[in-house]
Amino acid sequence: MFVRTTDQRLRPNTLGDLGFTSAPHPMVKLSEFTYRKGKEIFGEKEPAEYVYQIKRGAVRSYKMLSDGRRQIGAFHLKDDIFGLENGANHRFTAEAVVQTTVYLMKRVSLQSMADTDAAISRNLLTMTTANLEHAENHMLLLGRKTAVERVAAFLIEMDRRTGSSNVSLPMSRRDIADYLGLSLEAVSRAVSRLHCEGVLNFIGNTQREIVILDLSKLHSFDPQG
Amino acid sequence: MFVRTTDQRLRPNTLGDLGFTSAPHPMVKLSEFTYRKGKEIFGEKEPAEYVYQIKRGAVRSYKMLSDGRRQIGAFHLKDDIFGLENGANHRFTAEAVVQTTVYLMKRVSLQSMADTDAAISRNLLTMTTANLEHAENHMLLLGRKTAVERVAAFLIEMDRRTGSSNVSLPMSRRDIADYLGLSLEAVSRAVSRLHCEGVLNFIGNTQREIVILDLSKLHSFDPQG
DNA sequence: CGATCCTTTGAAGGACGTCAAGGTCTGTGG
DNA sequence: CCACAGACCTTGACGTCCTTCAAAGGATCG
Repeated sequence: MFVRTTDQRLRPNTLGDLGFTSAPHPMVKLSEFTYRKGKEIFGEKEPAEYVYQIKRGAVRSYKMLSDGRRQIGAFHLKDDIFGLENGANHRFTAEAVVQTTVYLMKRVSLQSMADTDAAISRNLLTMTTANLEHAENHMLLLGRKTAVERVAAFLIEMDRRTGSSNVSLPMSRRDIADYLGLSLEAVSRAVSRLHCEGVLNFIGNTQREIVILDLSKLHSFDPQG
Repeated sequence: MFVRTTDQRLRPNTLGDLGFTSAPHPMVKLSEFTYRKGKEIFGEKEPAEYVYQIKRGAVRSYKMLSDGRRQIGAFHLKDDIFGLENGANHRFTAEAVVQTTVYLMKRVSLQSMADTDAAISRNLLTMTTANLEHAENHMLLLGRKTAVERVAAFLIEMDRRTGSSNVSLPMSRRDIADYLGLSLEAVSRAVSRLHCEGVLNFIGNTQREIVILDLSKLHSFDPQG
């Protein structure tokens, strides 16, 4: 059973003005809030009151079946915007993977801004399209790729998004498994296999710090990545 | 090998004016074209020149890996709009499942209309969001549901979209399999199982015509459908 | 009415899931 | 500083669901 006994989430209570910039990610900093590791930021089907951008940390967005099976739709890293909805409610639950600080703005003010500024409106469409494209690629992964191919694709994605071959994974093997539609053991075995094949290495004494030794060889494990 | 030897696709060469209505699907009829069963309408990564709406027939949109594994991202039925892109190129290949007639409009004219009409712009965002929501639900299906659950969810979707418990499936078992991330045999077995359980029945002498006898029982096979 | 395609069903195999054990690291308190 | 608990990761053994391979029976169409 997955009954939530008490709602321990906190909401910020100060909000100022908000705007967009032409920076890589267009939301301007405003109010911010910090969530401890594992804390829920918003729940599926809850009213979408805020839009979030990550200042520091990482977030997982997921759906869950009634018996507890979980599918993580996306990980959100530094500077990523999440929680943006066109409809009234959130379609995912969002949780902090590690201690995470976010900027946030009210959804309604974003909406009213979009109503008066076509550039913002276009920006919303562009962001939604980016999310759609990610989901489309992920459907191919979930429907048709093997365990090793999925893990390879995941590492390539993390390498690309962090812009570094030294990938620091904030999420656990279980999170990765629920993102890739696998068991955590299958993820562990696939990582081990890639390690044995000389594609990657571990840094330090934890398994969360990975260095990709041979990106092209990693690509060879992911068909049409 | 999946090399396409010749490009036999045809393009319409007449285009008139185009607009939007407030009908369930907002594209107004204009130029139209008919594709024979199995013909490609556009290919992945091709320039997105047109946007399509189905007048009659059905279309599959898919991605394919280099070794031929295929993932169908969506089926498009009567009145559905597909091929709408924000970027320059198509992200899927689209093929006619059966003989299909589509209305079409030039992408650039739609773009210019959106630039001057905020309502159209909102409509584009709404359609993109609908596609995103479908993809998000499909990720959960592909990542975490069993074969019977996937097939049940598929039949529920078809029942909903056709608005009838008498579901006429234009697509083959292989198409369904590639939509659900299964083998065609697994689909066949799951349908047989649902038939034995009294959830559905076949009409006529083909297996493409299905009547759903007990929708609530069908729902019981799909957790959180 | 034969050729082809599609579907079903059975049998065997394999990839991944489940269960279990053991190891490492971290944090906490004695 | 060390003992201990807990969280997390790895690895092995085994089970199972789905895939693959194969065969046979329609259905469709020229």
